[in-house]
Amino acid sequence: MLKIATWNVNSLKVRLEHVLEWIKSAQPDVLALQEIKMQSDAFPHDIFRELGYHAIVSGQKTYNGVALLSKQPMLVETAVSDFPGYCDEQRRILGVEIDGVFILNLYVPNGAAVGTDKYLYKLIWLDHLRNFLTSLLNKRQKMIVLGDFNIAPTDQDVHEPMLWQGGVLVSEKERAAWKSLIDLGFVDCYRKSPVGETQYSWWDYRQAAFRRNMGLRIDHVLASAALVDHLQGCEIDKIPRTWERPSDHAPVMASFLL
DNA sequence: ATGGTGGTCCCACCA
Repeated sequence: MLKIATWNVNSLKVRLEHVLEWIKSAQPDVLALQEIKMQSDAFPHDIFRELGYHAIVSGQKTYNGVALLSKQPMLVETAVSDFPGYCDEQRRILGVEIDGVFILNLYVPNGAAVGTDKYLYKLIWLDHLRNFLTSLLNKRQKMIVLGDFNIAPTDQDVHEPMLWQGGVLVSEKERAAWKSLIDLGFVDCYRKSPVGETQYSWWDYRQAAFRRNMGLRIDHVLASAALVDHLQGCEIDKIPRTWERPSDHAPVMASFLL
């Protein structure tokens, strides 16, 4: 069984105890972290090694920053932290091969608001992502792409679609970009293994959004076609969102029988 | 209309 999870922690410094606590109970084989908001040399490798995890990091001061934890050794010579041919100072991707599966951890730009420079950056970034995945699929059959996509794929993934209509995270262009990824042959693991009513993965800190379950499902695990038949399940764990001083995101974990 | 970060000890930026 391969248990692989994603979690936007919104500062690993602040959330380290939450991450350790969650790892101990959920026991993922691989954990993709986003928004660690620290430089690579500040990453607490020793603490995770004590729990049995190797780590690779693409860190950045203040903003962004991604990391991958894995119980199995990672093939570091396969690691990538940039789209080929696209210069981006922001540390948002980290890919590596683990046990014959290529894992790609993403922190997709938020986009701020439709029509802004940041929104345009998001769309361009997603275009580079699609191109990168297309080229990866030529040499890799087994791929898992996971992270904070900052896109709610359909209105089903939004607590109050009318309220969000046309806005960032749900706009047509973002959803078209999402579909272009799915059309490469990826499957949204959460939708492949439904567990009843949609659970959200993110709730705004404001307006008591979590208490009122005003959330969006924007954190995802995608599996390439070659892995879909091995998918056992995919769950969103909202418990850490109830903890003191939580991240605004919940961890999402998919299980594969390989 | 909250929360994290960092440069200045309140404010700007980002989500």
